[in-house]
Amino acid sequence: MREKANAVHKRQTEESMAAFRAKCHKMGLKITPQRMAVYQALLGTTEHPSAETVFRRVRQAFPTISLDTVNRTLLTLSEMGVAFVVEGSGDAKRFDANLKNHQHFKCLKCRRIIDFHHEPFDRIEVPENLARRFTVLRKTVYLEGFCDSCKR
Amino acid sequence: MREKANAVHKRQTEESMAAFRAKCHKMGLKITPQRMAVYQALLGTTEHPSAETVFRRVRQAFPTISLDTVNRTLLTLSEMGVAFVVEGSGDAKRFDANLKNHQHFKCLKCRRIIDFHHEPFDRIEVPENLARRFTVLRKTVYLEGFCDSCKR
DNA sequence: CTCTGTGCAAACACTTTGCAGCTAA
DNA sequence: TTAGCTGCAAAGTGTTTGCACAGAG
Repeated sequence: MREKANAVHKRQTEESMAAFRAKCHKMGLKITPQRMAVYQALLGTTEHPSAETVFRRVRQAFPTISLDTVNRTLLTLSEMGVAFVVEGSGDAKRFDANLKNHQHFKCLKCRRIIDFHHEPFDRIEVPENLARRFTVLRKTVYLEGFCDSCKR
Repeated sequence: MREKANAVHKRQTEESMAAFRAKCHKMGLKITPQRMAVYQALLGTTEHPSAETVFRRVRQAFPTISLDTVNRTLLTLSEMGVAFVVEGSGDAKRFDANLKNHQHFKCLKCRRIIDFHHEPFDRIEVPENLARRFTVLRKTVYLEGFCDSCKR
């Protein structure tokens, strides 16, 4: 049973890695062992690791890799659209006191934040079990991808 | 017409400021001119200014204010729940390659990111006019507020 | 062989912290 | 009067950049 689950997971990983290799080719990026190792490490976790955390993990299998390479590779992955920055942005904090509803689209390439407003998104409902546990002050829909000038 | 719009805006601002003052009292925070100026500056813009931008703006009316105070005040505002950090977090970037759907709740006080999964949120639809202009690779619902241990 | 990718080190940007003096309550 | 706030300076954290060498195509 446990063996079977592992086998499934292993097969899925191999498929993802193959797809990743293909995508690298298509985008003219080289298949380096570092790049593969970083991507595989990121696939193998369900947390949201920081570059530092990924670095520590990758280094176990690949002791000579540097933190810079991990940083750069993670950035590349997010520009490829195979990984996402789910928290933090490296850029300065941006504040907003206007509770008027609007949503954000972020371009993964040029990093611009584009505001938009889609009325139905204002009406999303916080699930009851969360509303019970937490005080929700802000709820928004967040989109990412490539903007018109970057998608080419 | 223009005058009227200004008058409306002015009244709204005054109401917001009064509400803000009341909230400060309730939370035991002092009503300092700097705090008022920062909040007012943030109310008066629909962009998502950085601390630096707010600083430049406030300084026009309040030349002796320091950037640190602006930074600290903006942090206070977000802990009060009257302003939000809409981009950037100050903390390190966190990455995710798992496109499996899940959503994030962020506590404004302890800054923890709490994962949750609410099936209907997986099915939100990108509005057509956006889908035409942009390539959307990730769409998610993002909630903020106070977690159970911080809301008290 | 060529050109991208890597590793190292230095530079940078932004944020946080410590502390003395100030000020709202 | 006094607890909290502000301003200044320094330290810290995470990210980016420049460059020479290595390695994939």
